[in-house]
Amino acid sequence: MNTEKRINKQKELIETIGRQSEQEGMQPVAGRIMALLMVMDKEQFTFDEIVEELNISKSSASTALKILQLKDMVEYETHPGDRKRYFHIKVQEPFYLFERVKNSMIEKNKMMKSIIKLKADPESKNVLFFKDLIRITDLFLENYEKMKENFFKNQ
Amino acid sequence: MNTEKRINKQKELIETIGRQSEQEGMQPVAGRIMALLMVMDKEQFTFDEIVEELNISKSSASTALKILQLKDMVEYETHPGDRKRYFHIKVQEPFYLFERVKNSMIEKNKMMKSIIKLKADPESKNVLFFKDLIRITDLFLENYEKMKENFFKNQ
DNA sequence: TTTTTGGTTCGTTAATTCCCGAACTAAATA
DNA sequence: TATTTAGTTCGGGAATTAACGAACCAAAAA
Repeated sequence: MNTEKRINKQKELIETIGRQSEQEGMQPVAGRIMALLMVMDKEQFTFDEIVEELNISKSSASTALKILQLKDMVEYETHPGDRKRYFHIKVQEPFYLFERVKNSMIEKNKMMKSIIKLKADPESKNVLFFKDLIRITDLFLENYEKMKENFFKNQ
Repeated sequence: MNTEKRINKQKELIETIGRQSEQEGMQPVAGRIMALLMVMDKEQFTFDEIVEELNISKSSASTALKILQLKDMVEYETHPGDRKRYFHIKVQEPFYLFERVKNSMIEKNKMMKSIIKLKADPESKNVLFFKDLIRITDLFLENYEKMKENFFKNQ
C-alpha cells in the first residue's frame, strides 16, 4: 500500500473511531480529536493543527481538549522557546482500561445488596436473581484482581 | 426497621438507582421504571401502577417500556381473562452482565489492530502503547472465558 | 509601544432528547 | 351498539447539549 492510500485509510479510520466514541457517550468533536491523535503517523498535534485538520472552530477545540485532559485521555508538552502546545494521547498503565468496568461492577454489587436488604421476602424472584448476580460479580472481581497480580508477577 | 420506614428507604433507593442509570446513558424515565421493578416488594406492576407510582404520563411509560423490552431488560406476563400486562424485570443468565464489556473489549482490540496496521513507524509511541493494550485485552478476554467455563463446570 | 501568536471564555444558535397531552385503536364489557 | 379499559402513536414544547463566532487575554515579537 502506498503512502497516499495509507493516509486515506487513516482518515477513514478517524471517522469510524469517532462514531464509535460517540456511541460510548463521548461528544463528537472530542471523539474526532482522540481518533486523530491515535491513528495518524504524526502523533503530536498543535492546537492549530487540530483545528485545521478537523475543520472545527478554535472554541470547540479548546473545550473538547479541556474535557479530554480532565478525563486523563490527552496531555500536552511544550518546548522551551515555543509557545505552542503539542497534544498527544496520554500513555497509561494498561489496566486503566478495566478500572471503569471494575468500578461499575462494584457499584452494581453494592446496589443489589442494598435492594436485598430492604426486601420483605428474602426468597422473592428478584432477590434470588440479585443473589446470583452478586455471586457472579464477586467472582469477576476476584478473578480480575488475580489476573492483574499474575500479570505483574510475570513481568 | 418497621414496614413504613422500609418502604420509604425503598423509594429513596429508586431515586438513587434512577440517577445511576441516567449516568450510564439510560433515559430518566426508563431508569426509574427499572428501579421501581427492582426494589419494591411487589415485583410485578401493571402499566397503570407504573404510571401512578412514578407520576409520569402514559405516553412516557409506553415508550420507556418499549425501549426496556427491546433492550431485554423488562418483560411482561398476562393472565387469561385479564387484559392488563404485568411488567417485571427479566431474569437473565447472569453472565449477560459482562457481555457488553466483552464486546466492547473485542471492538477496542480490533480498532487498535487496524490503527497499528496503518502506521508508518512500527515502533512509534502510540504503536507500542496499543500493543500493550492489545496484550492486556487479549489476556482479559482469555481469562473471562476461562472464568465462565469454570463457573459452569462447578455448577 | 504596538502587533502577533496561541489560545480561552462567553453568549447565541442549532440540533437533539425528553416528556407531555390529545387523539386514536383494539378488545372487552355493559 | 355504546362505553370502558389498556394501552399506542403523533405533534409540539421545554430542557439539554454541541458547536460556533466574537471578544478577550497574556506572552512574545516587532
